[in-house]
Amino acid sequence: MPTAATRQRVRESFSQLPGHLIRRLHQVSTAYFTDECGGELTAVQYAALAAIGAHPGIDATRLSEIIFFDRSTIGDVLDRLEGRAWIRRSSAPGDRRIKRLELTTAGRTALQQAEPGIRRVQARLLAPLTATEARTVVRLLAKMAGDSEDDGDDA
Amino acid sequence: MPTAATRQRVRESFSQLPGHLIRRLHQVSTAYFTDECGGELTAVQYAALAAIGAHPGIDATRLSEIIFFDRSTIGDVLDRLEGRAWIRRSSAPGDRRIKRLELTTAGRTALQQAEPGIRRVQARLLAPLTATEARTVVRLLAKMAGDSEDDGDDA
DNA sequence: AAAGAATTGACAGTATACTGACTATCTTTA
DNA sequence: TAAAGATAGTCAGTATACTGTCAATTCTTT
Repeated sequence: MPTAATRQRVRESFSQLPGHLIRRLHQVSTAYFTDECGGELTAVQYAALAAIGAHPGIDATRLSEIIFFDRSTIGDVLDRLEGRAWIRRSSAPGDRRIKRLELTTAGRTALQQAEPGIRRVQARLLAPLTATEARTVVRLLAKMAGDSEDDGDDA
Repeated sequence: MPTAATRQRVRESFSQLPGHLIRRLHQVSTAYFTDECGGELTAVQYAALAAIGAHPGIDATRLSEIIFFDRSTIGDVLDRLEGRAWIRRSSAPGDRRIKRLELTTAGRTALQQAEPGIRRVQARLLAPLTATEARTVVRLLAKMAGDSEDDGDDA
């Protein structure tokens, strides 16, 4: 049975690994999301809703590129959103492969109702940090995620 | 169809959200892991192996607390590790509910062989940053994950 | 000792990911 | 125009998570 000391030793060694910290934070972030958005929708569903709202008529592949979803997972996510009547899928006139995505009125409402929760999630994630540290960590995470590089490739 | 400008606008708005950045980085981290450790084992399996190696005879519930696994998921992970003969599960003498976990020789070997890959994953994650930034982000992520608080509660 | 509470590991149900394959469809090229 | 290549969405298979539940077992309390 692990004593307090051994538990702390192991936790320290894991805490040094960025990969493990990221995995932990992803768990924490998801837990906050569930907490604040009351099981109404998941973080992934929110991201999809928001992106579809910002890009009415977008197709699934383009959507997956924008919010970094897996192309083979996004179908299930959209199924659930469609099941709740938050989005509509309609075929595109010019290309019969494509299904265009749009928010329904209910979807827009769900999105708006979720937004205060989203803000609380972000606030709770950053709560342990000072304002300066919060800005720093967001900047450094964005740098790690390669957003600075990607921004330039299509301007 | 999203133009370059709209794609950039959406990406920027998401990039500001720590929750989304963390999700992205978790994807990146996992991808690096698969890349560097050649599909031999997953990041979660590595964490379990390392923790069992550091705590021979630990039980599943204690293990899940140390490396922040879900108690209901860890059984599946251990099944796979046992299937590869990397760990052994044996019943504890004093308590028939508990199954004690240990590495096999093959498990120790797998762990050692994975370690260079693990180091490369961490290096790649931090590669976009300067040395100072890397130290900063690890410190701030640990702070966000609440490790500083947890360290004190059992010393 | 017996009743009640807690713990351990397991399992079902749901949601997210990634790989790789497949069909239908469009585009390009020879 | 026919063949080759690219693309959109889907599906199967595997792995991780979290909720909630359950049986077996152990501990606590009376």
